[in-house]
Amino acid sequence: MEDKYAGLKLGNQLCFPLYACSREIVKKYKPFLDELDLTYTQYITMMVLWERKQMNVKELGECLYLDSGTLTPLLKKLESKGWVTRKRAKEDERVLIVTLTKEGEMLRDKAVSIPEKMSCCVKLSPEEGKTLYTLLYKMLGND
Amino acid sequence: MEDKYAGLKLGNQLCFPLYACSREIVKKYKPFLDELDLTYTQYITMMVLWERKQMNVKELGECLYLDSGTLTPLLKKLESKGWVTRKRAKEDERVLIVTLTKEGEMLRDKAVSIPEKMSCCVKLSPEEGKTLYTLLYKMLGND
DNA sequence: CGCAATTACATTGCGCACAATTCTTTATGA
DNA sequence: TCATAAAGAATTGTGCGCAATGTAATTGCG
Repeated sequence: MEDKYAGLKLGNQLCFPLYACSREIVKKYKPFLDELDLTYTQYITMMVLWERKQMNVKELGECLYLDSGTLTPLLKKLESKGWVTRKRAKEDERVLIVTLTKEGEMLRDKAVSIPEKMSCCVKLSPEEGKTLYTLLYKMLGND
Repeated sequence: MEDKYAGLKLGNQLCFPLYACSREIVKKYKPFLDELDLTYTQYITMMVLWERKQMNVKELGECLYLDSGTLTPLLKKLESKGWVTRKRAKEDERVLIVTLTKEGEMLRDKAVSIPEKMSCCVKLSPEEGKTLYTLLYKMLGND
C-alpha cells in the first residue's frame, strides 16, 4: 500500500541536507575564523571586498544574496573593527560605498590559509566537490 | 603569475553556494509554510514527529542537527500552538518527551501538498537532484 | 516645472543558530 | 554511602536572516 505521506519524510527532502550541511560546514570554519575575529558572514563579505576593494551595499547584497537588513549592521561592525569604511557616494547620496582599509587588506594574508585548512574537513573527492559545486550553482541559477 | 589569493575567491568556495542555496530554498518554502503558520525549522521538526509521533529533545536534536538552545524555545512555540505536548519522562526526569497532539497530526494533511508544490521550484532534473542528495549526505557523513 | 514613483539604504521586530553556562537528575566508583 | 561525574534540558547572550516599514534622494512623466 502506498504511503500518502512519503513526500513529507525528512529523508525524502532535498532541502534538509542542504540546510544541515550548510550549517555544519560553517561550524567547521568557526575555530579558524575566531582567530581573525570574523564570523562566517563577515568572512564572505571581506572575501568579496578583497577581490573588489570597493563596492556599494546593493552590489554586495547581490554577490552574497543578502539584503540591507543583514548587511547594514554587519558592515558597521566591520567598520568598527577598522577593516572597511562606509561613505555616501557624492554623485548619488542614496548609495553607500564600502571601501577596504589598509588593515582590511592586511587581514587577507591572515585569511589565506583558511581555505587549505578547510579542504581537509570536506569528505568529498575533488571530482565530487566539483559536481556538487556545479549542481549548487545550477540550483541557485539566476534567472 | 600565480594568484596567491585564489583560494580566497568567493567563486572558488564550496561552502558559499551551499550557504546561499540553503537560504534561497528555505525562502521558497515560506509562502507555503505561512499558510500553515509554520517556520521552516518548525516544519522539519513536525516532519520528524509526523514519522515518530513521540521523541525526546536529544533525539530530535540528533535528527535535525540542532541543540536544545534552538529546540527548547521552538518546541514551546509548537506547544503553544497546540501541536505538541512537552512532558518529562517518569523513568528519567532529565528527559523531556515531545508528543504530537491530534491537532498536530491533522496538520500533516495540510502539509502533504508542500513537497509537490516545492518540486516545481527546483531547477534540477530528478537525476541531478538525486546526485546532489547523495553528495550532501556523504558530506554530512556521521563519522 | 511639479509631483508621483522608484531607488538605496536604514530600522524594527521576530525567529532561529549556537556557544557557554546553569540547573536538575541520574549514574558511578572509591 | 556519598561525593563526583555525567547526562539532558533550559537559559543567556550574540549575530545573523529576512519581511515589513521608514526615510531621504533621485527619476520619470505629464
